[in-house]
Amino acid sequence: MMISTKGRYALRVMVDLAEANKESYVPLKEIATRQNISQKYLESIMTVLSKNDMIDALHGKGGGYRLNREPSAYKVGEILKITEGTLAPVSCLDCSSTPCKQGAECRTLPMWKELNDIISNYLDSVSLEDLMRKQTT
Amino acid sequence: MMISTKGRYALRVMVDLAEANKESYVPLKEIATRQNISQKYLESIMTVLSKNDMIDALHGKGGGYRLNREPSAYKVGEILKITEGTLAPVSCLDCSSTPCKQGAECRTLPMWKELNDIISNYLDSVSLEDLMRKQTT
DNA sequence: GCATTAACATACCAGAAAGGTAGGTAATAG
DNA sequence: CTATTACCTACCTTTCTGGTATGTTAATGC
Repeated sequence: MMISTKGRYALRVMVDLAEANKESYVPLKEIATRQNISQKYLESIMTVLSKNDMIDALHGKGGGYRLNREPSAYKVGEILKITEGTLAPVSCLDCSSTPCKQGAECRTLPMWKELNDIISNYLDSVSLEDLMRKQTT
Repeated sequence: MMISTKGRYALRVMVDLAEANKESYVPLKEIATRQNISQKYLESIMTVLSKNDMIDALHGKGGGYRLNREPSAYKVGEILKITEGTLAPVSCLDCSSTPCKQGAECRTLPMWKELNDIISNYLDSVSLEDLMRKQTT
């Protein structure tokens, strides 16, 4: 399991915001009930998104969150990388962890790298706008 | 992080066995020291591989493990699925977990399915034989 | 048939991560 | 000043990871 609820919820929320009126701020409460996510848990996710400048936040009455770009300008990979920390399928490829000392003669590393590229390329090719249309029926 | 040490070790061990003499049994001890993996931990991995008929095991002196097919007949995806349980990038796609009730109108599910297919297709396209050649240098 | 080698079985365990919950503080509108 | 809403800090429970420990069973060499 590569993607936890954090990343999945973040994506759903971003689509939710993309489908809302672009100008107005949407309070967290609304998003939480609509998406059926615990309010308190969602808070921590929104903070991360806001701090990484993915969304605008406004305090107080009439406040809430809104996108600060066009939906087409958000790539799924970007959102997931921010909320998940990394998208690497194995820790060997996670830049933040200590590199494997046997990396040079590892028989499997090249394959992991290729897998990593395939995943990244796909996720960076899908935008929020694409998700708005897509739907199983 | 989708793939844990269990799956990664399993792969490395399978390549190790593929590079050994096809006919003779290789004792766990040898593999463990060569691959720099804790003997006791490796035991649990080998048992899983053996139970799923990926390798032959032989008790007693002169015993150990060996492949029971040609290296080209092992797909990386197969080995990882057995040791990891699932390769699904999100729990929504894990057959063993309870399906999401909002699946039908989920905006992100189609994308997860596509990602899952991409990953599976790639991992099933790589064989142990391919890994024997591949190496960074 | 007995010691040695090696796989198999079972139980446990510490640390980290996942997935939250609780309570309080700061900013904004009316 | 009050209601609303985002933000901050701390904690908590359950599950997963990555093992360790202690045996038991099977095959072999002598």
